[in-house]
Amino acid sequence: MNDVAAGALSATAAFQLGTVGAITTDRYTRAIAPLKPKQAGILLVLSLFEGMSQQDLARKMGVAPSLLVGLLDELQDMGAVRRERDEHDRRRQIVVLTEAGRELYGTCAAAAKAMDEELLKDVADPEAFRAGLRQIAAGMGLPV
Amino acid sequence: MNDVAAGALSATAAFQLGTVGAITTDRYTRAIAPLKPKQAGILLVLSLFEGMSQQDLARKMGVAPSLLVGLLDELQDMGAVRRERDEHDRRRQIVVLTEAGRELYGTCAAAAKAMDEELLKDVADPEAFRAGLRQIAAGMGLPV
DNA sequence: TTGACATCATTCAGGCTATGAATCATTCTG
DNA sequence: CAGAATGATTCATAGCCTGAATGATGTCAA
Repeated sequence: MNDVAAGALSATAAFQLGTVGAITTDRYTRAIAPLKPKQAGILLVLSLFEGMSQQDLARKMGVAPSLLVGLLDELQDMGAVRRERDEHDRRRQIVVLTEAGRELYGTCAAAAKAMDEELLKDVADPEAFRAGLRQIAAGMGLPV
Repeated sequence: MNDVAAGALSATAAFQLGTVGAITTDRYTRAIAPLKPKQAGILLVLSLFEGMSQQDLARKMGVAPSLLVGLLDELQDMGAVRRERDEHDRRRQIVVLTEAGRELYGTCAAAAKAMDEELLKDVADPEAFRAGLRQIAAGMGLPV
């Protein structure tokens, strides 16, 4: 490790974002267990747009609707989420955050926030880094 | 999307690094196809430490040795890599980058470098962001 | 109203990645 | 030399994700 000049690939932001992102997700996954990252994502989206159909949720998250079924089943078993049949269109399940779900989301957010300190401890200008990350995320159409 | 205040989770560096990293890896994967990201990682490590055993390679990359078998088989089929039986310890396979492999690695590095421009186009202070990312990567023990 | 078509949630089969245990060859150690 | 340790490989398995098929419901045009 630590050969500055030799590794042109390892010097790119693309490569570093990928690897750092993967490691961060690993740690984050452990921090929020037994919740899965995608489930935290569901809670996040629902906290922003209370009451979405599974289709809309899938679109917003960029995953196949079929993937949500199992994830929501588990969230429902945890009592974090409720599925309510839409009265105006009885094909749709409206997914709603429960009070417990809101708390669970708060726990995830707290865990992530706690990770930030450790994550940024080596960064000379954390605010500039945060800003850059936020701008990239915004450019990708993520909720910022 | 784009609700600044409501999403405490989506404002954390941990969450953003994870999602941005995943999206970046997706794009990067398409850019280097038919090579897989882990295979590019192999080429990177080999370009830094020419001639490693598969055990050492696995340790350096943080993956199970058994995973390398298939990845190396493919790289070998592409002519990017050679396995040479270690004469001093005939259990070990020394993995060596071929000339073609070195070129392939260059192609990956170029693709990643090309992505950087697009990636950082919205960032106000790209150099500060790069520096921060590099510092985080270094803190995680990655080759920087 | 009815029939054709679209849409929603769900199930199912399959692909890809990654791991750990088992195996075989080889090396090291007492 | 016998037994333990190590290296590469194969195999079975788990997790995540997708797309196709299914059944229920909704929409629209004739």
